[in-house]
Amino acid sequence: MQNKSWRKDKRSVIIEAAAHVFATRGYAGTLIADIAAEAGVGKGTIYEYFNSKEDLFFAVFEWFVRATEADVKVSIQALGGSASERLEALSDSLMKSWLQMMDMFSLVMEFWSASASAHMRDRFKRAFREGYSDFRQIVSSLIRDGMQRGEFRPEVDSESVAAALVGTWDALLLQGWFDDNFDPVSTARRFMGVVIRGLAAEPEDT
Amino acid sequence: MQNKSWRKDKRSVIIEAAAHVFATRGYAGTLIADIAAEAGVGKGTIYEYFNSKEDLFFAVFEWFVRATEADVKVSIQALGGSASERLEALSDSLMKSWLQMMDMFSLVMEFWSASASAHMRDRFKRAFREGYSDFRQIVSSLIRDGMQRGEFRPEVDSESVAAALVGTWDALLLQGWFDDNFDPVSTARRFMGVVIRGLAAEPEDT
Amino acid sequence: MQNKSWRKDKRSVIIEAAAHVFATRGYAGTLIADIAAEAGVGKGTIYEYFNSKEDLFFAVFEWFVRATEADVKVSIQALGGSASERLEALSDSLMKSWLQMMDMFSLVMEFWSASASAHMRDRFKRAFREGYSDFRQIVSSLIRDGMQRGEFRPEVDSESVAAALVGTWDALLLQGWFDDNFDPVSTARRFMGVVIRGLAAEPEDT
Amino acid sequence: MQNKSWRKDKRSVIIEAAAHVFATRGYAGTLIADIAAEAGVGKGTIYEYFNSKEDLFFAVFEWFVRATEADVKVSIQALGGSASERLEALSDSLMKSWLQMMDMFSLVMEFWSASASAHMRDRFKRAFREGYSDFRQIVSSLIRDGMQRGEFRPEVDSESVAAALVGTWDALLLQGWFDDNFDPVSTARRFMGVVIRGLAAEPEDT
DNA sequence: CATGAATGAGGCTTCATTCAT
DNA sequence: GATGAATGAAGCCTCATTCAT
Repeated sequence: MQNKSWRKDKRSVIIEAAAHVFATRGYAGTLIADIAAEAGVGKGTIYEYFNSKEDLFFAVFEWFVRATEADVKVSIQALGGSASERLEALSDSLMKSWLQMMDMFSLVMEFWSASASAHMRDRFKRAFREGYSDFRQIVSSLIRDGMQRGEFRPEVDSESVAAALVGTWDALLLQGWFDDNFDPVSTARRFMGVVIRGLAAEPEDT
Repeated sequence: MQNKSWRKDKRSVIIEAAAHVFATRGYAGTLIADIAAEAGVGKGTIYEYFNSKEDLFFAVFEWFVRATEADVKVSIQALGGSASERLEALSDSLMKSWLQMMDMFSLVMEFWSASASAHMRDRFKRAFREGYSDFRQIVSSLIRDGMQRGEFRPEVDSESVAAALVGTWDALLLQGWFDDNFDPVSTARRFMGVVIRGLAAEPEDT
Repeated sequence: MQNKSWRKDKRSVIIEAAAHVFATRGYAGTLIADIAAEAGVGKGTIYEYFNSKEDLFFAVFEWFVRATEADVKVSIQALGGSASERLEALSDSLMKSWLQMMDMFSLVMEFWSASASAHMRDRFKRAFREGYSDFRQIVSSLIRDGMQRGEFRPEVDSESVAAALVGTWDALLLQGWFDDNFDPVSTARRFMGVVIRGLAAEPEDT
Repeated sequence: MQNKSWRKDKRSVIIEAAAHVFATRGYAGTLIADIAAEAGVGKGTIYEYFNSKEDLFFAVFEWFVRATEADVKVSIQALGGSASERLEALSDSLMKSWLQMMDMFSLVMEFWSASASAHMRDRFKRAFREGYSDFRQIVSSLIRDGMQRGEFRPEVDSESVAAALVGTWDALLLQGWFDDNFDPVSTARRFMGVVIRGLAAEPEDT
């Protein structure tokens, strides 16, 4: 009755198990046997669904990107209010949802690293380029929206600000990863205050 | 009498050769034999100076951190003018000096990744924690300096802004790494304009 | 009622598919999956008819031997005329029928090789021993027949000549396998002329 | 003092060990570990001298061909007397020297098999083609020599006879491999008698 | 009977590290 | 000190075989 969904399910099971193990032990430190054990399948089964360790890693990456994108889109949709409020809410929501899965952050670092390694560079680099570009577009259009509403100064370069904000979020999580005492959420929130003030149009002084 | 310096020289030669190879091939993809060839020494010689591949990698990291710190300190020292000007100049100088050695950026990614791998986590994580902390202090004190001068609003949390800026610089380079068409220098410059505006004290209206 | 013949059919289908794949890829290079695909059945089905890859290979061998023997016997039956003519006709017929299935010759090489491998040695070696022995008998009796007719010299050792001829045919095909420009048929024909002259009784000189 | 010859020696040691193991267990049945043990070196050492199991196998083949060629050439050189005598002596010498290393014959069968397997086909097939061609030339020129001396009939096609003889020797050894009671040496000797009679010029009857 | 997804033993190969020279 | 040949532990991947459906 559910036969057809079996295969897909097992593929997902393996991907999620792999995500967990890769996040914990890193790419090089991960054994296919570990993933198999974590997924509750035999070693050989993994090769029924993926051609190589590297392919599996990339599949984890794709799964991860999709999940993250979905997350961002959901966050955006839920936003209301002024552009400033929406920007702050987005920042907050992203940082919080990431904090809840901070163990997954090491996966991101593995992905970065993969995109630097000669062997996997190509596919990862392209995917990151596109992912970042998409994300910048989303934030950029949010900022342009604020300009059109007269909330933000029109002379600001929305693309640059978007790129910087996207980067800031990444990098605050990175610092949070290194330092348990560092709080990315409140740091981001305070910084957003400054940025939004920097973006704000001069109050009309009639 | 010159013996000591000989030894030190060869150690440095190895470290810099290793830095190059690690940057090009990634940690896992690098063979000790590659490093030996690049350094123009025998494979065994490397083990005269380092206990293991991992130790050598960490030595590269330390060398890299020292070189980068020196760079930052030189940049800072050279700065003059208002806090805003110094902040902008710092941003510019950092981004430019990094752009000149973008091939080394993949090394940073390898270091990040190493700090996520169970095996090397501890030493790398601590070093990064301290490195980031130091860097944030530098930027933070620059901002506090601006507050004291009355340039920046006193209610701003200098630490948060410093953390965010440090992160932004990192992350813009990261985006530049992924996308050749992305220009971290001008993006940073434009963003700094917004941030500085956000930091600026209200103009006294007497 | 027809069930039995069904089963036999599928067994044959598998054997012939296997023959083709073994001939193309060699024993070690052949996957059970390849055979299943070639035969148009599921992998598991093969194990309904054969206990192991090796058993299947041996079944292919037996099928092959039977087919070849049938061929030889048919050739022999069809022969008429003097012993010399029959010998020449046999040689010709064998070489030609082999040339038409030269792709199957690599199967023979696989069988030879199997008889050298410790694992399969026993069954293959015995079968080859018996096969060659039978074939030598056939040729030998043809030669003895020529002696009785007074065509061939009586002091010739028919067994030795038979063994050598059987070997020559094999080995000319082998050389043809290695070299597309080598023509086993005409080479065999010319050589047979020499051999038959060597066998011939002195012409009665009255 | 003998340092330079070390490497070459070890390569040879490995090749000869490999020849022994391949002859005993077949290509597929041979483990690199077996060869290493037989050669008295570590498994890894083999990969210092050869890139893969297949390369090692081919190196064994080349070594084998060279050794065999040397053997044939030595046999030829040593020959004197009439063409018939030299042909008979060559046959005898080959068969005897092969009989002494019948365990190596399974190697030849492995080589044949390799030349049938899609994977190794090319290099083996070419080498065999050339090897057989060379060998045929040698025998052929021996026969032509007999024609020039007036020993053999001039209308005989020396190439065909050479090819057939070369093949016969191979194939008699093959039959000897299958059957311990089969004696390739005397079989060859008797057959050579017939062939030489077939080649012989008519005695001048003046 | 037929299937093909699942399995895991097994083997080739890599490469950090050692150590005799 | 310097070297690089030798090593063998370790891990990815293959594929014959099984068995639940």
